[in-house]
Amino acid sequence: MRLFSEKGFHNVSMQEIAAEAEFATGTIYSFFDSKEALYLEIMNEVADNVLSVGQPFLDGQADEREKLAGFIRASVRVFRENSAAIRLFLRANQRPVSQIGTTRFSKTAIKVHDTLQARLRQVYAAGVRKGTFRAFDPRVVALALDAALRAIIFSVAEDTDETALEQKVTDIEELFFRGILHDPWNRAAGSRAAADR
Amino acid sequence: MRLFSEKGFHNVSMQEIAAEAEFATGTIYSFFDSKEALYLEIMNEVADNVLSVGQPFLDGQADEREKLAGFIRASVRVFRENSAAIRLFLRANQRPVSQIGTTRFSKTAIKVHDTLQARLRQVYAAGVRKGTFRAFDPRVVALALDAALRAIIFSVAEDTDETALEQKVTDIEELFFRGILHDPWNRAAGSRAAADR
DNA sequence: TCATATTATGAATCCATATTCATCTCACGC
DNA sequence: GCGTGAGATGAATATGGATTCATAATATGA
Repeated sequence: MRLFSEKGFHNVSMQEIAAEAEFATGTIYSFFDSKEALYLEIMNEVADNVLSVGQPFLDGQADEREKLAGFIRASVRVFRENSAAIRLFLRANQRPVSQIGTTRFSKTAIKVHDTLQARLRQVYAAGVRKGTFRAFDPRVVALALDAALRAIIFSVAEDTDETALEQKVTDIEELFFRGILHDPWNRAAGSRAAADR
Repeated sequence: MRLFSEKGFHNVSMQEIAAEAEFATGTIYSFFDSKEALYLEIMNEVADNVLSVGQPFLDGQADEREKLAGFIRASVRVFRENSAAIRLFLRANQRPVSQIGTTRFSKTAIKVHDTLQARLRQVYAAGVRKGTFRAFDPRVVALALDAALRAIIFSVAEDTDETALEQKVTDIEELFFRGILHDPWNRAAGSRAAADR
């Protein structure tokens, strides 16, 4: 997982994986049928994790605004729990659809991405119907939120300074809610004033 | 350029490139020293294009809000002018720093990315000082805007329906300005009311 | 038109690395 | 202590694809 996330599928050799795992090259093949199978198994596990952490926040019975705020905070938690895995997952999923067939993607990983995007759109659309959110294209809102969170998480993952993550995600949250809420000043989530920095 | 952008560096063979270009394999080597050199030359050219279109908007003497709005609109124009090239450039640059040394990146492409990010931060920070924008972390704002634009451009590039791009980017623009402007209702850019959709 | 120089060709070479498998190790039961 | 087999080993093999280069095609100009 770590090797793939650092170097990418084609730049990691089975010899390298074997050495790192302290097994002989051949031994790896008693666990996995091929390099591809090994990679997909990692992808699937990571994808399942991401879904299991993120989805509950979107599915609960809280109001839409709380759901989105919960999802944003969940992204941070998932990242902290396993940054190498998430880095791998996010990188691989940066271009899911168009790369199908050209790069390696697990069905599970694609499904997870699509599922979360769909839920985000639904939650947002529900909020629009109830008059909580302004009416933008839900696809745009879901994509933009996801992309912005990724970018921030990545930038932090690159730095050594991971403590900055919470602050940055809070900024994203506030920026985002200001953008979509009808009444940004009545906020329970992402509240702390920003002008003091 | 098209092959690389669709399949990625390692999944394109020189034989394939030669066939597509209607040259013999060996002939390619009279133009470029290696596959790597060929790739880097493409990257550099694309990077230069991106910079030459995007930077003027950030450098002019307009106010900060106009600059950012201009940059957002420029992204669309750059994309329309050469969607294959931009797709390649954006994909390769999605993770510049951490992949240095592990994947192929041209110095130019990295510099272009950094330059634009730096200018975005400067413009935004200037707007904050003048009281036009709310005070978030400029790095977060620059990254989020860039990431959101990319995500939308990509999603449109994947669909066949490219006509939707303007509308979606307008949504991003409005979402973004609502997020950062102190007074979102006094807007000259990204104005059209959103509630009518 | 012909000799020569220039350029293009693509089969052959070479190399990196995924995969295999003959061999080795060693835990276990006797 | 010894025979046995499941599991581990890593050198050898197979494969894909980058690169080379002897040959063919084409252009030049006398």
